[in-house]
Amino acid sequence: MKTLALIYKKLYYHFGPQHWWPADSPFEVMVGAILTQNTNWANVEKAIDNLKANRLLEPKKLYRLSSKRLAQLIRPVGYYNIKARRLRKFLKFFLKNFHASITKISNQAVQELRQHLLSVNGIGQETADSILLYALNKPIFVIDAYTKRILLRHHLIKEDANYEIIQNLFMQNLKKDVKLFNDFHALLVRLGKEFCLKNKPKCNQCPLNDK
DNA sequence: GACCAGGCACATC
DNA sequence: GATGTGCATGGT
Repeated sequence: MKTLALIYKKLYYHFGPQHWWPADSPFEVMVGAILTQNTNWANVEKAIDNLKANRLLEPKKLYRLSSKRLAQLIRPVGYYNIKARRLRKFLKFFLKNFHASITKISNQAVQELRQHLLSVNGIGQETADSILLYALNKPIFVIDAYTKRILLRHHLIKEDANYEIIQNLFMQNLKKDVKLFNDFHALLVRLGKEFCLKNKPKCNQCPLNDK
């Protein structure tokens, strides 16, 4: 039986460390986590570059923008109107509750903070967990569409497995280690992008195959 | 031109 | 509760 630890090992030896999340600051990770919802990362980079070029990648400055102006700046990500609203909801949450302090938000107990994040409209489980793991270094495993597809193809879950079930599979069978969770999820995304494609999977070349 | 991308909320049954 | 739909750009 293929264990998760073995899968990680194979992926690590094939691809090497992934150095996620690609961002200059925890705040940039948070913004990216919302912008990347159902969107190609290359488009997110364009939007983040727009914000940086205008020196707007700061909580207060971003929050001061109108939804309309913000939407224009993040246009390349797609769903820009709804994401502008979601980003503003999150900024309000971050400013009001934590004064936009990474230290303060990090100090809240993890499960409590997770629930707190999920209460923000526009932040679902994957976005909340991405923020917890990649911005705040909390040992929470992130589940995304690639992860589910890969586990399905390798018969490690059933089609109807929900987010919680898949997340528990990782968290109950691996050491709760931030570095491990970080790199493992990034490796799964890498595998998904290159081999475990939706309609044209390259299963014959998949690094998880034996030999 | 169709399909896909590091989801989420909401309507409707 | 589960199933369907809108949101939208940019690359392959």
